[in-house]
Amino acid sequence: MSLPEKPTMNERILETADRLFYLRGIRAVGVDTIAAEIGISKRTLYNHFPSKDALISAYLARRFKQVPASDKPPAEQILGTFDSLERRFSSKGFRGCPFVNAVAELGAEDLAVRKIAIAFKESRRVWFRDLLKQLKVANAEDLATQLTLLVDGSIAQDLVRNDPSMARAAKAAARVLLANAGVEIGEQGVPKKPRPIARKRGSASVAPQND
Amino acid sequence: MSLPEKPTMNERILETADRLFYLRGIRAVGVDTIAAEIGISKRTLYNHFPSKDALISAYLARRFKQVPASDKPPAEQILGTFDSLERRFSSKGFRGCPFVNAVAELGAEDLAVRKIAIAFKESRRVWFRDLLKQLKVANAEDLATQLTLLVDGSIAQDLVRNDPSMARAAKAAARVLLANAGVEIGEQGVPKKPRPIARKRGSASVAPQND
DNA sequence: GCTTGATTACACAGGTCGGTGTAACTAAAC
DNA sequence: GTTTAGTTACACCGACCTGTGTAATCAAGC
Repeated sequence: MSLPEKPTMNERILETADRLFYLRGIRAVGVDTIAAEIGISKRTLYNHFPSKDALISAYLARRFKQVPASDKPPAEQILGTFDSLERRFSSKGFRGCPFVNAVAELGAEDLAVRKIAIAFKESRRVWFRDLLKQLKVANAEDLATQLTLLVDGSIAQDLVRNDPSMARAAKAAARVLLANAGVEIGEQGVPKKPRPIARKRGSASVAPQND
Repeated sequence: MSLPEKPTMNERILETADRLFYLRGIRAVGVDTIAAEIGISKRTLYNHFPSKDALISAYLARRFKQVPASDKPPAEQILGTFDSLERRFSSKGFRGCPFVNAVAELGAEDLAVRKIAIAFKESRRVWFRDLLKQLKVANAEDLATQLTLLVDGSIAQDLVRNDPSMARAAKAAARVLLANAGVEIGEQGVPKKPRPIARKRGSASVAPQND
């Protein structure tokens, strides 16, 4: 059947705000532009969100989506993160991490924005950490932090260079860090040719990666 | 001796633009604000820079300053990068990488800005690479890229978390990557045995760190 | 029918922005 | 003293911004 499931007005606004904010920048997009893009009046938009600030917060909160855990082996999940990254780098609309961008754009004084950004970054670190604990890694906390550095570093580099291979460089570094921590790693994704994506059952994608 | 060397008007404008752009964001700072901060008329500012865009480019170009090469051993220079980072993270005015921030704020379509950002990121990569080559590292190119990921990752993380220890985490990861590449590293990042270094004076190699 | 709530068009307020035009002023150079 | 180049104050433009007020319209539920 698959009924249309027409999205609520609130969701339509958020979807459009997300696209424009992320692609063009938050300050660069006015509420008029968003309303016009949807084809609604500015009044309607303000009936759903009391201010642009509220819309910004909702935009970031919506980006902060937790994804159900995968059932793949932990090491594969960790390294798979960088494969996902590379795919997203290669996709057309990628423009860096929306949370980092928002903090960069709105300034560190915007506590609402920064709190969401911190929560997101921390959620990824914790996700890494828990996988590492499953792997009996001694210092899971520190290694998890280091892995997030590789993720955010490759995102920043791709943002300016537009070079998806930065994800592969990060993956290679991650492999070294994992091996150094005693994690056994299979042959997954040795470079040269990016393998076809190992599609697992219905399980959606894996990690916080809404950068 | 030591005359005041009063800065030219051009430099005064750039210094102020730098401070305000970097701290508050480029879009958030108007030309009126800059002129008022210096105590000059807006007309004077526009007599020195034809447009705000030109001022933005000059601001970033000025940030892209080559720093004279150090004569410390290469491994020490590499790891010292992260000590410098931690110091700058802890300093009051730090607010991420101005180049990444500018690209995030102005969008990828701003070619002038992106070109400068790319040049800066590449200059750091090359700086790492040349040091690694002095250390006879086999795959200096890739390892250099990975080190830049750690740098940019720690910068992004510190931007949102305001946690200078991210630099230390990056340093720890860098140590692992270097060791894995066969580089000998002492306890504080000083080589155990002071090896004879081929010291290329005046090589004008550089340590980009104006993030 | 009627009521209710959402949505519409549209004008408008109050502000900021980048950028220009102009005429007067200042100070050093000749 | 005169020229010249830089600077000043200040008004002004057109564009855009967030946000509001209002009265008309539309659709569904009763």
